[in-house]
Amino acid sequence: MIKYFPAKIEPKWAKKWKDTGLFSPDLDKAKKPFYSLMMFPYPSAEGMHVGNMYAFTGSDVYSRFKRLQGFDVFEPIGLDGFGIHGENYAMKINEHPMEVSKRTEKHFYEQFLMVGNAFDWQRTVDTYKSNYYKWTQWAFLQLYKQGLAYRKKAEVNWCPSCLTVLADEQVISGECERCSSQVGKKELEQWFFKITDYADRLLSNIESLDWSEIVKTAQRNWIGRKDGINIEYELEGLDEKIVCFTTRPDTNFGATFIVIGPEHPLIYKIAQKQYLDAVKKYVSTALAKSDMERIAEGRKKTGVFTGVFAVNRLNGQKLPVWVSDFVLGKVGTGAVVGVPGHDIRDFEFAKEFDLPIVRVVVGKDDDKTPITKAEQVQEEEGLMVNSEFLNGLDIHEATVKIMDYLEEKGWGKRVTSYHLRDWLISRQRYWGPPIPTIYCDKCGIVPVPEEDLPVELPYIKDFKPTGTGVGPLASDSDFVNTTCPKCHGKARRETDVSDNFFDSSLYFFRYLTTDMDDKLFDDTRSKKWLPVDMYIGGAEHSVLHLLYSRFITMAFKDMGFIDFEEPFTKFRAHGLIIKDGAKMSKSKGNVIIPDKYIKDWGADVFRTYLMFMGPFTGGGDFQDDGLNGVYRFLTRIWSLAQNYEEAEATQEEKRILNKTIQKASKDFEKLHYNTVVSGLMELLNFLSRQKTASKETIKSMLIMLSPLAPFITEELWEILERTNIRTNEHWSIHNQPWPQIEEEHLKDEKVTIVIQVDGKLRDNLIIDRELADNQSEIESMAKNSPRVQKCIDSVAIVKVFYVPGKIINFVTDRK
RNA sequence: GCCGGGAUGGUGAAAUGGUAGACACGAUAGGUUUAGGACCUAUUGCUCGAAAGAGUGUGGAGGUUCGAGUCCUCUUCCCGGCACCA
Repeated sequence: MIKYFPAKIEPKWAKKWKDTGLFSPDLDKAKKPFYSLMMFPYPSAEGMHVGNMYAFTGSDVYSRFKRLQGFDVFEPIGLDGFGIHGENYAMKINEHPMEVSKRTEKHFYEQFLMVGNAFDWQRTVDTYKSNYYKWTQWAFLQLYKQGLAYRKKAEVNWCPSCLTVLADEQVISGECERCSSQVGKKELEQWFFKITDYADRLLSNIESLDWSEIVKTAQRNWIGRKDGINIEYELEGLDEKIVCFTTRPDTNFGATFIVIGPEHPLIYKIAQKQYLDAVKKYVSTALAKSDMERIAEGRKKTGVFTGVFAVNRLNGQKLPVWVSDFVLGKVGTGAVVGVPGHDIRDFEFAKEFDLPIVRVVVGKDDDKTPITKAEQVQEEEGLMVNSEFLNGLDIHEATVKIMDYLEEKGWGKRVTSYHLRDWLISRQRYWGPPIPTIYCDKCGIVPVPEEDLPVELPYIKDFKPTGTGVGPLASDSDFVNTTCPKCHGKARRETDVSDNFFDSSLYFFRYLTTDMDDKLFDDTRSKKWLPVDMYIGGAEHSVLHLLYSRFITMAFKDMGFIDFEEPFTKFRAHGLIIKDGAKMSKSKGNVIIPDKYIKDWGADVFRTYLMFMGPFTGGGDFQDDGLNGVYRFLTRIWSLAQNYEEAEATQEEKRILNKTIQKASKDFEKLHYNTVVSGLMELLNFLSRQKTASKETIKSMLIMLSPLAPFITEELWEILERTNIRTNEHWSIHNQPWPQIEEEHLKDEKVTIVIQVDGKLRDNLIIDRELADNQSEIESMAKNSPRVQKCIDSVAIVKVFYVPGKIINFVTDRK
């Protein structure tokens, strides 16, 4: 027997799997299709990170398990190569992104082969190739036709380092998602996708999705639906009205002022002469501040009075109208009604400017006194007071009643507002798909005709962003100058490219039609394979890729291209890998490069170790020591499979094997790969102790191990079965059927009964299974135990609980 | 502040309301081989005890139950999402 030497067997099988197309299902003829997808990676220059590999392995293990269960599994792979990340890197090393991408592509696909994932090598998708981005552009044109892509001048996020605009989702607490620079604001005309049209569907579908809770919650928060009412306030002596959005109209009898944000369009119309200068001054300083600066100033309230009073029509109360920057222009109506007794920010404002405070709710603390301190501000459950016809109602009843009343009077209108904004997809960058539109002086915006796609991204030597608000493509006159498709006059091309996240919001459709040049969707294949059965990826894409993909899928459904609206039936977020208790980062020097580990230990050891660390959805702490244990385990498997004393399976062997199958079946499905490994270890330990094994047991064990360690099991399968690739179409272990559970072997002849006295463990009783139902017999046997007797001889037994085959508990009068 | 997810040995962790710590790592002792990240056996939650054994133990406080890591209430801390969001 040769020693277990991974480097010798792994490359051989990787090549054989690829060359024979073992993992390429027939997309048209497959009988039990199962689309197993993982988030395709961004191909970074350093190559695959251990975090990527952890995710890919976990997804691959699941796919392989499904394949053993008899599914025709489609497990595609590709590269999400377009985007700012790659372009920034190319700039850093002073190379062209087109050159860099060739290198990273090669490296990534080599790594993918090396780790042994069961990819369909015949259907890869790389977003930066024109046979893919043709479809990104096509999708843009479809959205444009539907009015879902539009151009608008707006205040947008601007990253001063990446020199481009960014979508709201790509600004993480004020910082650029890519480079962590402080994001500023710029007024620019840009392309947007109307994702807000889908806000309600995106939100209400969440409930029915079989997705990780963490992602569902993040999406709910991001969409941020709020049900409230827009209340109209007439202004004294003016023919204008101010509309305030509120979710708490129940407290409206407690309103004492109104605050409008500095962005409010009516400011200069309503501000009275003697206050105008102060208002102007305040507004200009406020608008000069970034969001971060506004927040950085803390919660200290500032503001100026406009000189105008609004009227609360509920009680005729006069409400002074103020301007303050704590009211945000883009939230609600940009104006709020101040109820200082029941909103902490309103309270702070009222205190600052000495405005009256009225209590209209009494909460659990039963405090009915006037509200003078911040601790007294009552924002929670309670009963209405000082509110005329609402008095005595709880706040929820009062909310409904006042909304009905305001609507009836015509003073207000129920509205639903969302935190979600439209998706800004223009980027003033080079490394992305050109947005396929043309500007003609006569015809205006003209979409590129579909038959002219793709609009190829030209090679531009100086691809660096300009910072002028115009993309680098503008410098290429051959690209820019074109003719109008409508009037054939002179025209200019759009020079911005689209957001990288747009590429990735449709890649899972393209995997199915890589062999078709003329369409993105094929009805038969869509019906067979979509939506994706299982999607695995990182939770960091919760409100980016995972939200965008849902929106794009809904839009495609509405256009009739597909007949479902949720792209991913099941989604599971994998955990994160940390190293020795800390997050991996280059600066800490604790980044794990899988290549080295795979070279030293083999892909099987590395894969199995990663999956054994803990539950896949939980991530884990990477410790070099752990690899040795897994290496030991595989070595023992290696020698056992080739060097065991063959014998008929014993009863105990059959029982343990069947228990292992049962456990592995359940745990693979739950993504609890760590306990699959431990179950197999227990089986191995048993066989080692027993010193004999049946060939059937060994084979079943190898099949169960094969998703985790595909190479060693394939090699051993070949040795055991002497399969011949030329003559046997089921030569591979990866095509074997999942071992069947034989129920009759799950039960042991002996069972252990735990004996407790007053709930405390006192002894064990090993009995024949047939006796398990005979309670009186068990009882007397249990009482005979000396250790039990010691506990019960001086007390009376009040009650006996017996769970057949498991436990007997004597309850005494000592209790 | 709101919404999610957590907290179990020295470490990674396991436990349909029924023997907490399976399976590993590490450690200790012994054996064996020293050509190999070696292999084999035993021990390993904590406290007391030479041992038998006893007590105790799943962030904390209560509760339900014959029986709680698991269910309920309150609470502390950690991680993630949203946030001057009206």
